[in-house]
Amino acid sequence: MTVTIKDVSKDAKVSIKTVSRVINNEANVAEETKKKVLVSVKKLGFRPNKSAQSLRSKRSFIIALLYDNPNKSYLADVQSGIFKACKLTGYNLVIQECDYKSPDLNNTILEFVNDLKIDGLILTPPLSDMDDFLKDLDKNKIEYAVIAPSTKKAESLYVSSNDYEAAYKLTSEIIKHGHKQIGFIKGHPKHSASSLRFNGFIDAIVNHSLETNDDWIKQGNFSFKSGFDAGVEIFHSENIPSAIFASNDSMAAGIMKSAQMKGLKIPDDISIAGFDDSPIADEIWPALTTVRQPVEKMANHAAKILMAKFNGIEESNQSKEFKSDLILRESLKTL
Amino acid sequence: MTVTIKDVSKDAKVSIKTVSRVINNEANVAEETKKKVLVSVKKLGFRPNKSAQSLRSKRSFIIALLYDNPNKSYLADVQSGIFKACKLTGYNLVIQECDYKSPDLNNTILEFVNDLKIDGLILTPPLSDMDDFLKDLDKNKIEYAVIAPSTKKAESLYVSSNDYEAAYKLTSEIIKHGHKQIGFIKGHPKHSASSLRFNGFIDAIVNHSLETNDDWIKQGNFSFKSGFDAGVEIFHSENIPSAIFASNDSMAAGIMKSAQMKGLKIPDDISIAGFDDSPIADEIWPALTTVRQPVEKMANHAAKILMAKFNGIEESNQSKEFKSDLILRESLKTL
DNA sequence: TACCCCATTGATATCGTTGTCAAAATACAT
DNA sequence: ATGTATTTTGACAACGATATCAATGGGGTA
Repeated sequence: MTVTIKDVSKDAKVSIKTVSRVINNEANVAEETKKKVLVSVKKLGFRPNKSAQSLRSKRSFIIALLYDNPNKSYLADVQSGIFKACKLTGYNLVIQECDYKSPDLNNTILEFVNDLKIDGLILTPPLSDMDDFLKDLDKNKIEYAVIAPSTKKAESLYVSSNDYEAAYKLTSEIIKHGHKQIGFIKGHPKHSASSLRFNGFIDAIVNHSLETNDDWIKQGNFSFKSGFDAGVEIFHSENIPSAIFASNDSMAAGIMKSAQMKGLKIPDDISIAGFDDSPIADEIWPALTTVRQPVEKMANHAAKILMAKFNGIEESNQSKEFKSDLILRESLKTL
Repeated sequence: MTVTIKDVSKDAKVSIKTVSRVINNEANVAEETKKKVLVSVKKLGFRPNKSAQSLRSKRSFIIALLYDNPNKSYLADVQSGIFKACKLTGYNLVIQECDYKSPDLNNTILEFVNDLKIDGLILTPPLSDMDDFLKDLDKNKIEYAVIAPSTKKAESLYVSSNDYEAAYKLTSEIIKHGHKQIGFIKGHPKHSASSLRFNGFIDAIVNHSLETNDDWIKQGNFSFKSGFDAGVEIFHSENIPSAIFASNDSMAAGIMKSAQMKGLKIPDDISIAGFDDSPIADEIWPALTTVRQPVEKMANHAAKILMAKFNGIEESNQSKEFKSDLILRESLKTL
């Protein structure tokens, strides 16, 4: 019924092991033998049985994406990037939603990896920063690549974006547009990006000799509602800033809504900027000035270097920082 | 190092096969023996090796989600629903993005299923309606459950929502609000939901003795841009409707943006309604009147009945139609 | 020519389960 | 008490690949 190595070996008149060597690209196979085998493989339509390979070699050709409830569009982009990398290498992707607050997160994941013989993991924030968890992975010799960690360890695989720099640039741009009174909505405290973006903001303010006002700096958690609530608080007072920089687009949308409900016109009465360039940024009116991170590309790279690593390929086996782009849209007005 | 069945069998003083029987919940194991084995399993922390199980039994305890570029938040909801079902049963989920237009879609998927010994598939639109593809799955005895198919076949597993009825209700509600001139933006022609929603709209119009105007009925494809373009066309003319019902929220947001850019006030100058209650519906201003489908629950149910089927459980092994809720928000005005 | 080295190949054990089939133990009927 | 049916159990093969290690053969060196 199904074609096995044995069938191929008979057809090619070589031993089973030699066929195995060829399909695994092992060294020391005569060029001619290799050709013969490949012809038979093609002719018979042989495809190795992954379960058998996995059982014997302890590799599954599966990588897993671990995430804890991120933004939906972010997740979709990450997935899509990983997926494209998998397609090239023939790997498969299994996804695992997990609870970063769970006390047995570590065990759950170790069991999961062990059960499926997962070859490697890709972690998204906030998992990227759970040192305790990462150490456990190291201890168990589980390969992984992290997306957007707060501390970039030289010995581990990661991809990151220049959040600090991008926030600094966007803030500078807001200032260039003539704004002197600028509010800021912070992101989820557990996400490394939050503090990076905030620091970029603050440093830009200071370097341009402006001042911040604590009433205009609110703690959010990246959700629409937290942005909305922050907006309600800010607009409740008499003294409102001329621009607000929210550390992601969902919160920026929240701010916009609260402003519009209050009767404020955007950008005439107040300018708004976000971060991420998520779909909503361009689908609301006025469209949001924001920062675009190449999320899909980052995830793609993470998957590539991860797979390169456990395939022993050193070339391009490099962690990398990606650059974000400023996207100027209608929500930012020149004063 | 790792605990195998053999270890358990020694510890429990039974044969290997008996242990296998216990962990697979097979019949005809004496109650006392079963207990003994379970004690040993627990004591030693035994976990069956999935690769070996899969190799021998041709089952992988993996199901796969197939999708082709759906809306990001839809995808996330579907995934999440499936995921919760998997957690209960110990199954794992692998995802597979595919191209429904590709000529070798069928082969790609068959190979994928065969390679990983995938136990079953869950299909989202527009794959749910590709009869040719489904027939190929049937022919190869691959189990699957479809989400929102256009034709509900009694012999296959599906979950659906009452799109027709919901569109009818929402249209009636718009009419009740005093609107007599109502536009409609159709969805992606390949998605079954598109025609159902359109039919619901038309029938409501007719049953309320109203008339449609072809200038106000535009073909879209569920994307923001297609909604935006449709809006631009409609608002370009002198004669505009008092309300527009877009068959999903992204397109509704597109309409809103085009209206607002034209200087039209929502809902004072024009009312807008969408469908799906995607995140954007509540994050724009004014918030969108729409229809909420229990997407996550639907996907959850699809996964459950799928797994129940190949586990031979007949109970609750039923396809099901889910009800959607009308969500009335600010974008709809009473005339 | 004799010897060694290294590239190439193959025979066989092995990974950890489940399937097959028959044996043993028990229950039931006569 | 005996025979039959049924439940319970186990020995061993099988799934389809890779790992180990030894065998083979050609080339180079002394």
